[in-house]
Amino acid sequence: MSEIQLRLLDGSEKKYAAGITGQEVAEKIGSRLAKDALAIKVDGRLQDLNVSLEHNAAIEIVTFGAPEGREVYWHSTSHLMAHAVKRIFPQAKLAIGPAIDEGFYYDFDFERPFTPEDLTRIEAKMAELSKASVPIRRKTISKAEAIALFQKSAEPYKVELIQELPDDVISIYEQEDFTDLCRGPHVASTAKIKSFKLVSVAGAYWRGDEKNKMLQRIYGISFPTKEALDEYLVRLEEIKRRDHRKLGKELDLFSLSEEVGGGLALWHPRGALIRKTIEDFWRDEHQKNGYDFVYSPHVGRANLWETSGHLSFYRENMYSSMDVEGQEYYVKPMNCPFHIMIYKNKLRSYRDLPLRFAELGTVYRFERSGVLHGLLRVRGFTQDDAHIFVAPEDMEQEIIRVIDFVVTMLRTFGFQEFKAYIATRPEDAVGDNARWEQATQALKIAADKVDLAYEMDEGGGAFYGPKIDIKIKDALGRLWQCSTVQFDFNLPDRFDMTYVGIDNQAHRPYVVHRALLGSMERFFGMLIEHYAGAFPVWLAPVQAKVLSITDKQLEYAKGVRDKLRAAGIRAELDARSEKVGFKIREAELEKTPYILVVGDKEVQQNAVAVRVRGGKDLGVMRLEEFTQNVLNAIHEKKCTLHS
RNA sequence: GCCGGCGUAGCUCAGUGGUAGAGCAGCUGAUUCGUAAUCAGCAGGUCGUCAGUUCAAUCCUGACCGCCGGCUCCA
Repeated sequence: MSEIQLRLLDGSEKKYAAGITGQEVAEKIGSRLAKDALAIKVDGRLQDLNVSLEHNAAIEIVTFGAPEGREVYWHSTSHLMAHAVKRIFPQAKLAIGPAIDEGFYYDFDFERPFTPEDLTRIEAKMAELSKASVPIRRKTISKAEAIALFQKSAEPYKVELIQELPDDVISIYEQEDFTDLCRGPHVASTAKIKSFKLVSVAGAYWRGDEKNKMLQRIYGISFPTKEALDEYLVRLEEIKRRDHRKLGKELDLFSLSEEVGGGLALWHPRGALIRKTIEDFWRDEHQKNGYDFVYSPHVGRANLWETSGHLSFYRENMYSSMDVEGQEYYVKPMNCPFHIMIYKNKLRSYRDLPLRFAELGTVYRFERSGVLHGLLRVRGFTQDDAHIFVAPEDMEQEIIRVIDFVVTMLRTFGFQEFKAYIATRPEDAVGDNARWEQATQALKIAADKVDLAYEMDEGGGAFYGPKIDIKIKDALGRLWQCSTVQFDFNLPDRFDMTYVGIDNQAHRPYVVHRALLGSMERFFGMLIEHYAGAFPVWLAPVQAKVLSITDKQLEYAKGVRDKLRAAGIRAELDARSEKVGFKIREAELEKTPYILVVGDKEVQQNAVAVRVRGGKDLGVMRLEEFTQNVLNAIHEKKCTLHS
């Protein structure tokens, strides 16, 4: 019997008899690992745990703790679910069922939509199958055999998928009467799938194409322990609790009205105050960073949008035209043409460049009704837009500068983690390939220079140029797209933009479109969720709330409020004849950073009793001391005095 | 736009084929109180809109509008 040598993850090497399986290796290494093992990596390749090892290799036992482990686990759960569905509804046709970021789904073609009751039945059947410890086995067959197999079992979607596979050897997985086309790997037995929940049903087009038939997609999630599942469900509750639409209502920040129209936000005083604070900060930073402010109108003549190319490439997202004295006008979906017209208003020299025109520009885009979502996806929104006109040779340097600005800006608002995506040429695009290539390259170099990790998004660029989008990770680890920096080799040509170079010849500038926050609406929505409505003191609409204990302290309390206001702190007074406990409760629910209780004791000492949002009592503090501390916290953009 | 669910007071939600209720919020009054809910009273609704069925519709049916979860698309 021959021996093989396996190198483990910790660097140690062990000798085993050839033919040993992954599961057996896991058992030899440790009982606990054997219990948790889901799959095995052999020389970096993920495989089933029951594969027999025949050669020397580096191996790694994969558990749920690793991303690959979760993928295998969820993928196997999706098979378990499909198995259960086929048991209950044999007529349901199988489409696809992959693992996703969190959990899995499986698409079925079924004569009617699945109901919540169906999900309960399916869950029960899954539990039954899991308890029965059904072995899951991999098999390889030829393409022809596979097609015959799935034709026989009347699975047209599977047949379609197999027909498109390039390989002649197809792997399938069997668990009792359920067989699925699958690359794998999978866990060895349904017994591994312990705690699961079917979360929702939704329509989804076959292969994501709206021209295709709509299938029924069942989403679910699973964990090796009940505790982990419960933890996940708690996290879902937390996400619900932080929902900006819920908090926006509770904190009276904004509303959306049926009367006004879908996707058109109304900013209430408190929301507007936060927005103003953000905008003030934004303007100051832009001024420091060499930007010039401009303003432009909300509508423009059709010929402007024809020149810009919007009418040929962006029309489906534009509101229909309006007639003004026989001329066609369009509401602006973007600010660029206006900024370009400002550029073109006079002859520009290389000495003027780079020119950076910034505007909080309100645009309107026709978004299909089904996609609107609170403030995160609306039809009218204000972009924190800027267009940078730059000589080709300064392009790279300018991009680096912009990306640096983005990162600094986002960090100020409490976002620390980002993910960047460089998007390349889409099919429906203008401009020649060479320029696209050059621009994409410049974005990559810039991202590298500021140490921004990025992924490629092939074909995801705008019609006018490649872009780098920065997604922000919020408090719950979810990614949101806000910042975008977009190259444009197209508009300068279309508008015949020029500048006079050092050689006294006309040259063409490049244009960079960029938004740091994205839009005020989306960014605000994200901020609400990130902070769960408890804004850092510099952004909080009410920074300090003064609570009088009885009417006796009323005059003093008014004085405290007025002094705070004079110092530049947004202070309010709650002078109602309610018990202090009640006032505190309300101030806490409003998520006011500082609650100042004033009774006789404080009046005597010219002081305030400071309670920080969340319940922490800082005790009695002289008013001047408190004022100075808060001003420092505001200046440093801290959450509260002690965080 | 497509699939599914939902639409009752400002908010959160009960409810019935015989034209509606609760809690909170609001208003009025009482209470003057030390760190998350003081008490009492009052007021508040074309039951999303429009048709249809019915002696009678908030309830049943249909269309439309809006919202929610997805798909597709995006700042």
